Amino acid sequence: MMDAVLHALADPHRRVMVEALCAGEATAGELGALVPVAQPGVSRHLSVLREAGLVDVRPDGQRRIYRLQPAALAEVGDWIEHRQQVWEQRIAALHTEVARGKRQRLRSE
Amino acid sequence: MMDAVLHALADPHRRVMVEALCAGEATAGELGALVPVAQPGVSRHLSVLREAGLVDVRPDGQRRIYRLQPAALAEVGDWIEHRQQVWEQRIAALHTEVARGKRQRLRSE
DNA sequence: ACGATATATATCCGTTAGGGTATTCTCGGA
DNA sequence: TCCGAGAATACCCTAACGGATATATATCGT
Repeated sequence: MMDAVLHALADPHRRVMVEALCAGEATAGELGALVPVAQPGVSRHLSVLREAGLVDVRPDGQRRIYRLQPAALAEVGDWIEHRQQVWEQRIAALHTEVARGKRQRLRSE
Repeated sequence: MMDAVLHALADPHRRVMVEALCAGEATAGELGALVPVAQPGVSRHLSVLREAGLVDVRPDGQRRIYRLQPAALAEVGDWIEHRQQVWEQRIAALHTEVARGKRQRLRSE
């Protein structure tokens, strides 16, 4: 699902909506008001967020109430965090390897 | 630059390359070997990563050595982390607001 | 100086994205 | 029961994407 989540977040308009949803639930109309896009466009943006698992919807009369699904955000956060850990470990390992005169290039594996 | 970074990471092939680069520098050829894409495609993927600020390049003879630019990753990580903080604060605030009988909807702002 | 190797650019192609307008569907209220 | 509002879907259009092949551009080894 990473692909879908990252793709969803890559669009600035959708990111605005996600940011708003971090502060609380909102209807499609409220979210659409935050962005210079016509209503059908907003609806499509929301369906992208839905399919990425970033939000879920609940009907409330004629409105749809959207709510953030923080697990999807966390998934990306964890991925990045893990990469950063690997990177840090590499930096640490680099010193010892250099001390041993080893090549630090991937190529050398 | 957020847009560019997220867009760059949204592609699985590019993500494979980024993951590899977390473990250390690599040449274009080495990175291309990790992915079922012809050489020109690899070159273009790398230029996307470059323009997103995720990597930088250093010539080494006829090869180009790519290196991760962890700041770009951190930028996204910080964004997500911040959203998660906002979300957590909302959860906390929710309790007190509910206790006061206030509406927790964005609409009510 | 020449051929081989490593990358990048140019060009073409099918697919996806994002936006707009028109339309449909579904409730709620009078 | 009919009207209006909120939201989704259907289409259409243009631009961007990702890949492939063919072609430059360096640079190394001989």
